[in-house]
Amino acid sequence: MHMDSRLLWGTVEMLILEVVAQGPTYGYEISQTVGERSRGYFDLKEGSLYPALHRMEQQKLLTSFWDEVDGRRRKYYKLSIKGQTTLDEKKAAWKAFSQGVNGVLGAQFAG
Amino acid sequence: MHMDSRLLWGTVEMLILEVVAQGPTYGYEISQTVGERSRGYFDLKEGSLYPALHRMEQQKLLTSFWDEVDGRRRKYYKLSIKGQTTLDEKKAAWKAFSQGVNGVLGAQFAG
DNA sequence: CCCCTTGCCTTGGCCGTCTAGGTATAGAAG
DNA sequence: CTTCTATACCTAGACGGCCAAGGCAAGGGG
Repeated sequence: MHMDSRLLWGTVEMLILEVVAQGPTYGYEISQTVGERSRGYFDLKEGSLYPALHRMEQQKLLTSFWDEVDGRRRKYYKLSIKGQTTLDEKKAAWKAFSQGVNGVLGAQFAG
Repeated sequence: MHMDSRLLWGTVEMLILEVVAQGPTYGYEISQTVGERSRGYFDLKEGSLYPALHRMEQQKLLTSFWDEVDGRRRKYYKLSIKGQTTLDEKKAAWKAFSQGVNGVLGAQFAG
């Protein structure tokens, strides 16, 4: 099949990339933002979040730098060019996937 | 989190249930139907399809009977009441999930 | 006879997610 | 002072659905 079969698992990465695309942010805040923007639907677990961040940094989709605010160390992430490209691809893949599902369901799930 | 975290993996089961809900059908045909209705996007692999069918039959979401057409043995599946309920739940979960994703993306992906 | 299509099945690996745990600081509550 | 919560990072190991790749069998066209 022409779809990325790992798309389903990869949704988390897309969500993280999307949030980071809005501007430099860090793990804890990403988790909060994803929760808020999905109206509480998503609750990114640390066991998914941090491994994903590390994975994506290794793949050079993200770059990172440490900062300290109010005595708290934060690891900030920034989107790379490659990360932006990947995000665009993942969004296109998500669109195709959801259209595929809705096609089978014969439904119109308009956001 | 309140969502079924296995929802992403479970999409395949929802698609199968939806097709079977249209009337008794068998594995090979389900695979074809899903492919057609998603405009070629999905191509259900046998390694996903048959285990899923067996799983769902064991969970009593589906009942089955063998039939022979043109010398070909086919294992037909029928949706049970429980299967219909599960399908409804999965569709609702899918709607919530896709709305959650689209909420984070800030997009309107109207099928 | 060979190959493609139809039609069913299973084994074993992959790998993202989650559970559950750890570390550490700041501030509020007791 | 101690305890609890929120903030903030991390990891090891289990889990389990998906897929690649294989097997079996029958029909029909070349």
